[in-house]
Amino acid sequence: MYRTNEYFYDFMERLHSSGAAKDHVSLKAYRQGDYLLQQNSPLARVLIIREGIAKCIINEENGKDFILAFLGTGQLLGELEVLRNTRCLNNVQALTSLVAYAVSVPYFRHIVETDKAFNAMLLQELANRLAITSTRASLQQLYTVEHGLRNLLRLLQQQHMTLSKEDMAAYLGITVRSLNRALKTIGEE
Amino acid sequence: MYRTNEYFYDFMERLHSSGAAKDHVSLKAYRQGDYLLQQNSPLARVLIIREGIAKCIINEENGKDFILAFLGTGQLLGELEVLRNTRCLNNVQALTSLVAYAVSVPYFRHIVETDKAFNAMLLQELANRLAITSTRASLQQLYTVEHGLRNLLRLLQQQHMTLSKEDMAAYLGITVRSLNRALKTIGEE
DNA sequence: CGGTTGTTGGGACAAATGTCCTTTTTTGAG
DNA sequence: CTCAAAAAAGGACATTTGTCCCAACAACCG
Repeated sequence: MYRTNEYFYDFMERLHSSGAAKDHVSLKAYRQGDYLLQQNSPLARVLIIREGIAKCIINEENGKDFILAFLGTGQLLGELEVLRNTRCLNNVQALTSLVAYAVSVPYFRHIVETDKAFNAMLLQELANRLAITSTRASLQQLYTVEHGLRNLLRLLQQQHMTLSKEDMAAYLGITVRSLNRALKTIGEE
Repeated sequence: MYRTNEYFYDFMERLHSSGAAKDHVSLKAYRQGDYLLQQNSPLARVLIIREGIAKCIINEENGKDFILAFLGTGQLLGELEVLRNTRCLNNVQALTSLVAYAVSVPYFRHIVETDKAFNAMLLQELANRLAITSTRASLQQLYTVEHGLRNLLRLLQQQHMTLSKEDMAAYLGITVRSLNRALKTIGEE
């Protein structure tokens, strides 16, 4: 349900506690509901979550929201923007209170270019996200809401996680009304 | 509509014509409709399209298809599988007759690890695909079919491309019947 | 030419989903 | 504790989409 990455966490933990790049690495704290990134704004720094969970949301012009993913410890934020040299693709909001390492963009670039292991892990992480995003898009387009909801509920249970109805609906790309109907159908079995 | 990548094309063109890695690089030709990759099969080689267009399709267990993307000259196939060490995520089928460079997996890994420019371009390409896939998923979930169809038609026109009704429907994640209805509504304006 | 097959277009009905509201329940601030 | 605000549940109706067909038309092979 929410992704984590031990490697990036350990990497940042070491980098930060070693004090080797003080000017380029800092810690930031967020309260529940705070925005870590804002859609269409320029990226300030790359963030790596130390603890807490964040949600990536695309806000569409028709007022609807779509949740792309939930990110936990060790996950990167803003790496797409650095690689593509663009403004933020989506909002990222703290689902719980949250602490993240903040790395300056030039220093992040430097790590990617010089650290082989980090580079390899970044490639792998992007590949995984792409695979997940693609299969999820396909599933949600081609199966019923009920099917998608069952998946979601299973994932939430596995990770001892709960979401508001609104968030569940945004993850499934449906309205809360439809979510409620599907929940009822599933419950009545 | 269909993605291309000049850098990868030039890179392979040079590599192949130089004959520097004969054992690891070859050319393969496909007829329209041939499969370049088969979902769930182990990956034989990484492919880079020299000419022609391919479609990436996920085949779901309920018999429905979802088209993830169309790939043209210079696009990579199988790189996700190499990075993730998995079987093929999806089918890839030639939409036109097609010629591709085929690179052995170890040699592809070698390039990624040793060629800085190639590595950077791969990161960028993955980032772009992820951004495109994410925004498309959001659009298709949160807007009407008609809206998605208008986008698709515009893209097709821009690239002087045509698709069968079946392919259009699979791209939009809907049935052909619904596609026909939406086409009629748009036409009646 | 005739027949077969694949593609396209659409009718009729069923099922799924959205929209708009209202009511109930829960939560949190003062 | 009390009240206001937010979250959850669901009724009624409209709209969208899918399912199951069948008919028309084009493409192709013997």
